[in-house]
Amino acid sequence: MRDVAAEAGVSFKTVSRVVNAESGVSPNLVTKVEAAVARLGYRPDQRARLLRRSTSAPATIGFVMVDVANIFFSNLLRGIEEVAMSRQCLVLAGSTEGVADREQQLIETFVERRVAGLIVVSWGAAAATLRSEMRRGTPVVFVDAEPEIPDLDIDLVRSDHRAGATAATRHLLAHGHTDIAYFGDDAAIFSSRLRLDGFRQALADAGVVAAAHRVVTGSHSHHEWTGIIDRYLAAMPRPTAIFTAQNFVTLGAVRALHHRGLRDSVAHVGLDDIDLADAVTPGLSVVPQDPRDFGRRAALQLFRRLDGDSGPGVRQVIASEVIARGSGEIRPDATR
Amino acid sequence: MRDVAAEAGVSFKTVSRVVNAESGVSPNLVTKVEAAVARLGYRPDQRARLLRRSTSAPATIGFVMVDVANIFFSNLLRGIEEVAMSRQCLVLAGSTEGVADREQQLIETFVERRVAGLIVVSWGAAAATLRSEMRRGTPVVFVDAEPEIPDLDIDLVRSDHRAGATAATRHLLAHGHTDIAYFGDDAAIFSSRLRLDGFRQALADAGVVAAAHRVVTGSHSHHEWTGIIDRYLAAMPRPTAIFTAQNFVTLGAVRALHHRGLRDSVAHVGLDDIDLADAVTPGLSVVPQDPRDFGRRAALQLFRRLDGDSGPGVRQVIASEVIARGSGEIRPDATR
DNA sequence: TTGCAGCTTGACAACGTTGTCAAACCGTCA
DNA sequence: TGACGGTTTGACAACGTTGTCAAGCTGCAA
Repeated sequence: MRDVAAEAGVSFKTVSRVVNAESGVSPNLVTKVEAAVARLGYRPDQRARLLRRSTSAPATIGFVMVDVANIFFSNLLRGIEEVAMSRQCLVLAGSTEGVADREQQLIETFVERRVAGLIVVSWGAAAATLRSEMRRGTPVVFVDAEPEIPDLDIDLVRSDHRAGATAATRHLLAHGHTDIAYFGDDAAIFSSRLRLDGFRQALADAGVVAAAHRVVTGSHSHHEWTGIIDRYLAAMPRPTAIFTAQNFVTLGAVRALHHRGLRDSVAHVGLDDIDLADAVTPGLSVVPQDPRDFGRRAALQLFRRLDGDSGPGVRQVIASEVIARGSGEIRPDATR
Repeated sequence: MRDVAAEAGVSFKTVSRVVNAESGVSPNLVTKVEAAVARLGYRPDQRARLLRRSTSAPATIGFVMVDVANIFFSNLLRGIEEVAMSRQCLVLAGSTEGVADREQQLIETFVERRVAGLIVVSWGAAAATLRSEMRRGTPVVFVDAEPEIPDLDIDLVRSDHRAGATAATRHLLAHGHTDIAYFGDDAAIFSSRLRLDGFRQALADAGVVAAAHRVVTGSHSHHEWTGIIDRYLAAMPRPTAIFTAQNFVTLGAVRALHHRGLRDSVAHVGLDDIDLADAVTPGLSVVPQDPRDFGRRAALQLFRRLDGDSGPGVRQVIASEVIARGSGEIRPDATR
């Protein structure tokens, strides 16, 4: 800026005025300064600008998720980006990989960058930091998982994990299954816990006992799940139906069933939709989620807070129904 | 910081020293300051810190891509993030959606935030800005697409689009096909242009004439592609094989072929792998790419530059071979 | 006691920008 | 001519931090 001022033969304050298109600068100087800016390829430093005027429009929001390579989270990010873009706001995003330290570290880093607000898929690791940061006035919107922060009125967007799992399980029960296996993410994770609860509840409501060995949980890549489920299916007696409670698990299960030639004989419903679900044979029945929409909702809520809304916390818990595409409608007596 | 200093009864410089764990502060004061920091929930403002010490470690890199909801780009981002994370560096990411203005705007915004470096999947819109920014010393690594910036020695990571398309087409030719349709992204896009070239070249080498109506290009979502290809396949005579040059197109084609009951009779090879490619029937033959690896390579190269490497530009053009899974090995005389 | 070295601490400038205010300039009117 | 109002311009402080340097303190040797 100093250089531009020297080049144009004016004070740097005048350059500031021209760059910000403020009124009250003679057209003569405006052209001179603009020429100098173009000649030197000068761009104002937003960091300094934001440092000075702390009261300005929000410039950056932070998004903490588990893994951007998972289509669920990348679509969440896309929804957030979409809204942020319309507000001239950038998104700093980071994957925690479910590692507590990493979650803590990411949130601290974002806070130190003075993001205007945070959207967080929290596994609970950074509850204390988040809590104190929220007290200091940084708006935080939680997505997918509900944090365990007592006494705090929070904004939240998530699907109704329990109802989704219940719907999927009831769907299988309604098609005559009583021996249903559950494969899902680690039960320490909020959403997984609720999904497992929903599964168990639906079975209990139907008077069916859930055998312990029919519940398999853990945090794995979808290739690892392929192997795990493949081996599981080798043991007899097989379950007549399976419910997969997360998209990586679902991918693994489809591949394992395919590999064993069981896609026509073992019923399968997944929670969260996947690409090609309607192009496999039979089509994969799922309880879908719309992560892009979740992202949009979360971002809109965040901006509402940034615009000054200080009403009570808004909890959006979104339910959805089974999409029947074939795999969930297989009967227990199908060729085995 | 001022508040912390007051709380601890020291000057704010001393607080700075404690926060940065500098030596030469009496243990007595260190504890006092740390207590004050904890009590007030103070976090240093990285923006101010970076403003002061411009010579410090890189803190943020920018990544400009087309659409984070596309699994190719989200995996690229994941690879970049992985390397950035190990260097304590954050990633600002933005989707251009292929809109020229948006690309220009994103790059300008990143520059104004003084990102340490840029990784760019450019459609060429921001060539001038990038060029001047590179002259000013910001390292830029190009991914997937080669920019048209003459006289500039660039760093680049991309797959060998032309060779990939050639390999796919030769694979189909080798299985007896001569009537092959091409579906791909808009030919204005660098990678698509090369892929179409590769397709045409392979046909020409085999002495096969590529009919104009067998080449369909455009920028569409994968649901749009489903409809387009579905309608295309309704018209007779059908091609005996199809080559899809991008992952959205491939998804659309698999669904369209499935819908028409043609997956067993029309051969199909896709460029870029997709989830479940091995769980559809028949398995989908593809020429894979490893975007996560591309992201890692690009980020590593960027950090090499940030570490001071000023050698000539490094061009990494990565080739890969057809993975045969069934769909690409269907013969033209298969039941039609 | 003095002098000096070494450690600890704080005052002040600087990073690149914007906000505030006063100075300089212009034209107009009495 | 002088006073006045309005416009344009620039000097300077401030944002929150770090770098520089000097001042103050302590302990030890002369």
